[in-house]
Amino acid sequence: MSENSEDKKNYSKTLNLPQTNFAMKANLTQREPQQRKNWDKMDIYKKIIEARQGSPLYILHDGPPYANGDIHMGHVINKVLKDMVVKYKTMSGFQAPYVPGWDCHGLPIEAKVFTELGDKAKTMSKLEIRKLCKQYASKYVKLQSRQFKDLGVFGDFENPYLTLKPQYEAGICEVFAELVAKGLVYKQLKPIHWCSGCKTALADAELEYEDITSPSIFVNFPATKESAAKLKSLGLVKDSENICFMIWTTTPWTLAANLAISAHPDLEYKSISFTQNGKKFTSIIAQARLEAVIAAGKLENYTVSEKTVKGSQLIGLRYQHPYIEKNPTDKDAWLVISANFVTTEDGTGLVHTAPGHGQEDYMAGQQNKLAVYSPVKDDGCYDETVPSWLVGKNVLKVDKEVNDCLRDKGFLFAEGKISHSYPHCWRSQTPVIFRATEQWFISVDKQMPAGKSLRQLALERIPKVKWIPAWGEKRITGMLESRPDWCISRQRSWGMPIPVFYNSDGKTLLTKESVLAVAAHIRQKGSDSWFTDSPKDILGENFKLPSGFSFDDLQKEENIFDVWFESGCSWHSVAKQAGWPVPVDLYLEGSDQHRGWFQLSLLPALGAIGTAPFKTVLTHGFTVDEFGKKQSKSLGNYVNAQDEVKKYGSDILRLWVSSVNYQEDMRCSDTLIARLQEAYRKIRNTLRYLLGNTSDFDPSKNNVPYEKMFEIDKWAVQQLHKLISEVTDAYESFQFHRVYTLVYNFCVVQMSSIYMDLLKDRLYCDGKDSVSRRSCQTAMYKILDAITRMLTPVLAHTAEEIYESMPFKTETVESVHLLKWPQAEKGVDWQKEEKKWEKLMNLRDEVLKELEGLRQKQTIASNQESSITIATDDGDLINIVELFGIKNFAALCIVSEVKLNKQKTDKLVSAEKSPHSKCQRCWNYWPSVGKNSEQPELCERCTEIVAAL
RNA sequence: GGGCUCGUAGCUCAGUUGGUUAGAGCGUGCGCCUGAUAAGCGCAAGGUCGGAAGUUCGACUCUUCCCGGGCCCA
Repeated sequence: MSENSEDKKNYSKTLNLPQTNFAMKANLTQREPQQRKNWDKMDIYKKIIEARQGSPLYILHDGPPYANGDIHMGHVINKVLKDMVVKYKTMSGFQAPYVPGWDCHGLPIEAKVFTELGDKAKTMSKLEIRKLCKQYASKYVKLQSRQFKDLGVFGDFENPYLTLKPQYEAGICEVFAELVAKGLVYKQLKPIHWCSGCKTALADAELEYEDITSPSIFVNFPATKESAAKLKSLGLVKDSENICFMIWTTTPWTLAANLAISAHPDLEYKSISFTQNGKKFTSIIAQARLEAVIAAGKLENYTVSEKTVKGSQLIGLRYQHPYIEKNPTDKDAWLVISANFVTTEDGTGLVHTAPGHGQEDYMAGQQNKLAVYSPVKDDGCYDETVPSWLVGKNVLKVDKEVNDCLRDKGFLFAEGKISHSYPHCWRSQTPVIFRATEQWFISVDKQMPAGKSLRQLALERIPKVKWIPAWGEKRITGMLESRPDWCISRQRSWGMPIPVFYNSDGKTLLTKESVLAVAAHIRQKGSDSWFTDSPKDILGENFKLPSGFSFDDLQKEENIFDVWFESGCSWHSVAKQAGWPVPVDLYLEGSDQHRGWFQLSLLPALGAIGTAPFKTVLTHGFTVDEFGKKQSKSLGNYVNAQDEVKKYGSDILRLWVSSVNYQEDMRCSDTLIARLQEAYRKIRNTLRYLLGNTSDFDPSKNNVPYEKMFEIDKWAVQQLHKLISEVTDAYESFQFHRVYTLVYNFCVVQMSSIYMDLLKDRLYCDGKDSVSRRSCQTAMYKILDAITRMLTPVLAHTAEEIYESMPFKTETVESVHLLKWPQAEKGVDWQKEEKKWEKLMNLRDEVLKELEGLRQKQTIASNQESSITIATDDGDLINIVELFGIKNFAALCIVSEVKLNKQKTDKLVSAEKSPHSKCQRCWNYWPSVGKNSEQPELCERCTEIVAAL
């Protein structure tokens, strides 16, 4: 050690260097769990709610995630965004309760339980299965609850809402009762995706498309004599022997349910005559399909009619089913009907139509008043209404028999194979069939007593809701315009039973009163009681049954609700029951929920109470990988949220969520999250510096009034006020990435690079209690205090740590989360001074550039070694600099001396090495250094201060 | 295939009713400091604003088409 460095040590003891116990190293993964323990101990959520007792309410109503699996990045984004909203609203003066919820019923859980049980499942009762499902759901509620809390999310995790709780289930019934009262609920036979392996209807989300090979057959349906004669009179056929309508299908098993042939009214049809197996045929097909049909039948000798007729001329013509003698339905059948969905892309232009086994077939059937004939049982086997040779056979295994039959009868014109994508059950991997079953629906087009349909009401209400981003309105409008009636029934065990009774005549008991009676029972005993208790117990013995019903002759509906109906009732089961005003302030979910929860909450609410359940709907996008591609486990570009939390800590993830524009796709990878660590460190160090330099500052004693502050300190306060105003705007409009950018840039530019750097001389070297030091400490304290508050919704843990480390507090509360939002002070007008500061800062930039030149030439090392000259005849600039003060400007640039030359030269700023000596205490090169013989190493200022110590 | 939506420097974001040489921070490179020190400061280099055509005196901004993502559906 040289003598010199010992001197330095001595002088450093005379300086006011920063002091703080706030560690530079964050150690988040260790520190955060401890903080969360403290929050738990003080019951922070309850404290916050109590502290805001009597304040206006702000309700963010949580959308329930599915109680299954670990949380992923999607959950992280969703919950952190919600938490930032709630924490901000709380600080800005609202009572903002947050009750987390979980979607607990439904097939995914039931399927998991079945898989775990294996064959044992078949021997178990519904109740036993339901019990296991409940255990499964509860396990994941607990797990996810823990994982959400680990993100620093505050909420009533002790009393979450679960769709399996009796009071929630009762709420579902209550909403349902209203919809029943409005006449919106009906039961109808409709074809839906059906898995014969799982014996249930499947939602679209439960389908996977796989390529399979199917038979491709062309079949002749013989026209009746009358129709043949009609065709002859139209000139399409020459004689009336063996006249057929030719259809094409890839599902021979559905022919048993054929009730019609569809033709497009505007297509051109011709007939083609040929001989097959010694028999002469004349088949009607679309002109556009002639070539394909000829190729399929490998025809060599044939004649095509000259005459062409429009499809509309074929409508009403009749045919005989190729292998069924008698119409199996009680309605009309076996005729040509008109349908616009018919195309000439494949087939014959005449479409085999089985209203019980296809969506379009069903629609066409309805328009023509055909029966919904679906002779297939839930196990995928034919029922007794089909020809005896098919009864009891699995429809997916009868292709050969059907084809053989058709061939024997001479109606199989051609057969082949086709490979196409076909829906499969996501779980059992078996091909799905379309099967008409009796399902419960909510009508979107039926007029309610007030004269409007749900669809009309929804389309009216949507523009009155605030959608963020605004295009959400367009999106949900489009979906509502085209959506069909809502199928709300499922043939499973794990869910809320649909509260309907039947008597032995098949009459349905479903009234508002009956449903409310069930609701009351369920509220007491839960939905399991539907399976254990008698109808009399459920309805209550005092329930007045309508005529024709008796308690001894009531059967309970076995179907359960679609889980979407359950979660769609949360505005009632949760918000209404908690006493919150509906519509609530905010729903905040991923943009996929325009189809899901938003829409399926809107419809029941409009039906039941005539209003939307929300005032504002905010949506976020999805995470993609660093190249913008979808994330998936199989692609290996999946970011595991648990790993990230363990690796970096929750505040880093929270900061990451805040930093990205959630309205678009969010690129996410370990590297991208890791980058936020660096931003975090910068913010942390900035706050640490502020803490360290205000450790001896008691705002109640040492505060310097704004008017008396140094100009540059006023600048800092003005900048802070600008920041408060912009950050508050950003929070108010939910633009968290603006909050991040604003605060971060403030730390980097205004604080670290400018203010905190230039302050060191006054802070370290001036007298501890001097006005110059207290002036800047006043500014620093205000900044520390306000930034801490503004960061609290984002850096929930770190803000707490900062608050704990502040030796003097303006508000002493148990947690930073109980503090109020920072307000702009009267008398601080940052806009007025902006122009002036801009000019000074630009001049400072010029100085720094000039100094960099000297540094490159190794003339100087630190800025303090230099003396600069500003030469200008710009009166405005001269005025600004002189008003600010030459010495202050020197301090701003951290140079030892500034000279002002009021004449223009070729250089605005020139710099040279200072001719003066360096003060060993403050490192400035000032003329006074060496003037004092007792302290020859020190400048005048430092001499005085050292003497006073 | 349809509806909605996104595409500005390596990254994250700004770009006001179309108006001079498109900005910031980070990162990178090159330096400096050693009294915020596993910190701090400075300077510099990075963009045919996804592509093409059009409207216009003038387009990152408006229109059309194309390319590439994402969500939802078929």
